[in-house]
Amino acid sequence: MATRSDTTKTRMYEAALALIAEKGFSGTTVDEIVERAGVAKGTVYYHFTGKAELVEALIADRLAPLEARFREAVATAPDPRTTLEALVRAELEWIRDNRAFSKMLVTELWREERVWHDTLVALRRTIIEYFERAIRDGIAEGVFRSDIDAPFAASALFGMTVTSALDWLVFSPTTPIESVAEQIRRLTSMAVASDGKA
Amino acid sequence: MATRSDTTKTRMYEAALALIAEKGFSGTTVDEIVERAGVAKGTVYYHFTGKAELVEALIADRLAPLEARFREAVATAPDPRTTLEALVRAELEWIRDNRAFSKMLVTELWREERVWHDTLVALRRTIIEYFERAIRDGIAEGVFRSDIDAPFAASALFGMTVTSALDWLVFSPTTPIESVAEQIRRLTSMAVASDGKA
Amino acid sequence: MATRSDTTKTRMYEAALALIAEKGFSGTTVDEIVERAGVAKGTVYYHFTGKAELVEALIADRLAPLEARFREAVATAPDPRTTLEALVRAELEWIRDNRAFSKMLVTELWREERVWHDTLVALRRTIIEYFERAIRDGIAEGVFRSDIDAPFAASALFGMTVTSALDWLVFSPTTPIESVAEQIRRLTSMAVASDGKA
Amino acid sequence: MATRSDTTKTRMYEAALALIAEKGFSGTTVDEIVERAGVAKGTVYYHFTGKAELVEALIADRLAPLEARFREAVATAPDPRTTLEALVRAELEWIRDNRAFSKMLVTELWREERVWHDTLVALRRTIIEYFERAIRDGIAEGVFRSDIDAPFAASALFGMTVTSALDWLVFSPTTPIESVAEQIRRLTSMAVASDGKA
DNA sequence: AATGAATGAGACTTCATTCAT
DNA sequence: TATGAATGAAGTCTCATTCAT
Repeated sequence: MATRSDTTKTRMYEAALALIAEKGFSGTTVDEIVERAGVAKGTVYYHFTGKAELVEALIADRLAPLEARFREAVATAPDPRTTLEALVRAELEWIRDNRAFSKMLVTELWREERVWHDTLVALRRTIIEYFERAIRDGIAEGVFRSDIDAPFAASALFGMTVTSALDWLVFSPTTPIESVAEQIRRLTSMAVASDGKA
Repeated sequence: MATRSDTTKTRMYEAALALIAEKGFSGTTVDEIVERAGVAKGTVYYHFTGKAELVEALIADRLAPLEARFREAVATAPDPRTTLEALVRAELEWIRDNRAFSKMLVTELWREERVWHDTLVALRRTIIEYFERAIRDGIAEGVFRSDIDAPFAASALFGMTVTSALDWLVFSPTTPIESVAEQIRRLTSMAVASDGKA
Repeated sequence: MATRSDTTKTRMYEAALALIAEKGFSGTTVDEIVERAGVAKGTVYYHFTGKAELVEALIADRLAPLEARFREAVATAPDPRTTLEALVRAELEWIRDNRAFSKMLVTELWREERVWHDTLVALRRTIIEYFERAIRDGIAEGVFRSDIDAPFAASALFGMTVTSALDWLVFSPTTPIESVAEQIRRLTSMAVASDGKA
Repeated sequence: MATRSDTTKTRMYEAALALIAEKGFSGTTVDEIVERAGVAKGTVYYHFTGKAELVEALIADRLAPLEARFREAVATAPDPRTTLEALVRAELEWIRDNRAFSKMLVTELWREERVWHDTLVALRRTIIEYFERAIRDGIAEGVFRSDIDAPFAASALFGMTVTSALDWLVFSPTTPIESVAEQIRRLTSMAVASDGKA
């Protein structure tokens, strides 16, 4: 049961996201957001303490569906290697479907002075932990080489997937997602495979 | 022979870079830049059309030393695999020494409306081409697997290195560069190695 | 029903006009305008895109009363000659009461790059058309000589009146308006009179 | 014998004049003047104390030829009426040949705060005195009506000619100068003619 | 729950002028 | 005689936020 309040917030989230993806956080003005959302300026300050809190709430709002997708990817995979592939695939799909959000994640992640920096870092942690667990499991089971650092590898694979995905979306958006996923699969599976067994 | 003009520009570049590293582009004011550079405010506008062009010029100014480092890395490496390692190492060192720059590269690369977007894209191209050439050579020589797309792999490796490096600098800056390089080496060398020979 | 917005705008118009009368357009700063109007600086930019647009709106705002005065002058005059005199008189009074405006009209009319150039040209057209119609009527009725070009004569008389009026206001402001009007009447009525009947 | 100094000054005069005619005094920057003149910025301050003095000198520089033309017009005319016509003609020609200067004369004449206001006023006086003398002579000889104020009529005729000329140049520059002169002749000669004798 | 006019600190930019060469 | 880099006061404009309605 979406209240009137919820509807208004959603419209503001969507407007803010689209604009921030294109022009960055500081490049986007509250005026632009409310114009696109079709609400009055004061409305932002009625619902949130300011622009920063709106973005923070927006991030929180998008977290649940992201997590759900990852959880599902992990649940159906039979082994670590398949899990890793499923995670990459889930990440790619999520980036494709949440292009604006992904851009924001990448372009704002290292901006330490931002108030919602912590929220973004936590989000990144959440995603990476899925990768990390799969890698750890793979090492334990002997299908992944043991001399790699699971947290490091997880964040490296995550980063590789994100940057590849954004390159794909920005520079060659017509390439089918399958090709991209397959290329990443080849690179990643090899990278973590234990000797000679890839 | 450094003219007076050049000296002044250099001082502004250095001030701008240091400040942007800390606070981001929009978070840095012209007032701060000129105060740190020890010049008058008008000087920025005498040499450039504005803050943005100063940054654009700054980027162009730093391109040469970056290229030099990469050229050197390539020149001294005996084979494709070593070249790739040298490139990763060079990239890591460069990121460490040009942290502000690297951040900008990542946070502004997909922001198409910025005036210096083209300059940054060109910079990225330059770097990636070094990776691409090494990978292509490796494939030709049979030391890298032939079913990977050289341009894709190049940009993926570049992206992985950048995000890893920034994670390293932001989240665990005390880790020695050797560890980071070694971890990436393990991941990347494996990733591109042809079957069974890694 | 004057809205809050309208009240604010009116106060800014009045302040701007008074100041520009004294110091010219570029000699008047936004700071001075808002201080005199008793509003905040941002208010100018909330209602207009900038100083120039404020002036443009101001011109449009003053057009109606000017037109009204001319319409009235024309309505009550019984014949072309009296109409012409009434128009000159109306123009003189209007210039005296809108000195700032009149100065602007003259000093900016031939300055084609100003954003509100078109507005001013239209304003001039409006005024001149009243003169033109009266002259045309006079020629048709035979009281004005037929070998003069109505549009040309109209703009010439308008120009003569404006420059005389400004000379009067600037160089001998104590002269009563009646004397000025009478002198112009003698010159203009003669000028357009058909032979021998002046 | 034009010294190097003279040449430089002339080039600055020409550049300044062209620019000020188009954009006004405050709308024209010293940068633009020196760029158009092909000299360095400091050169303006070597020859003059500043932008205002450059304009003042410029005005003085153009005064002599203007006066010469008027003197000649007066010298060759046999009677007051012809003199007046010759003056109008001279004024029109001068405006056509010194379009930029004329614009400046009109658009800056009533700007009382300008430092060179006095110079312009004096210039205007000079021109008007020619008209005034002719009118006075005509009144004395009985060919002009005696109830008009010679100084007033002189400045009114001058103003009418200037505004007509500028309208002509700006709004219908293809009209031959003869037509314009003839129209003004009809208006002015009538205006000042004594009863029934025009 | 929502509005939108108003705010004002602070940002960017302009430009006449100075001065070392 | 001329240059052009450098200046800094003064200006225009932005925009997150407040507040009366």
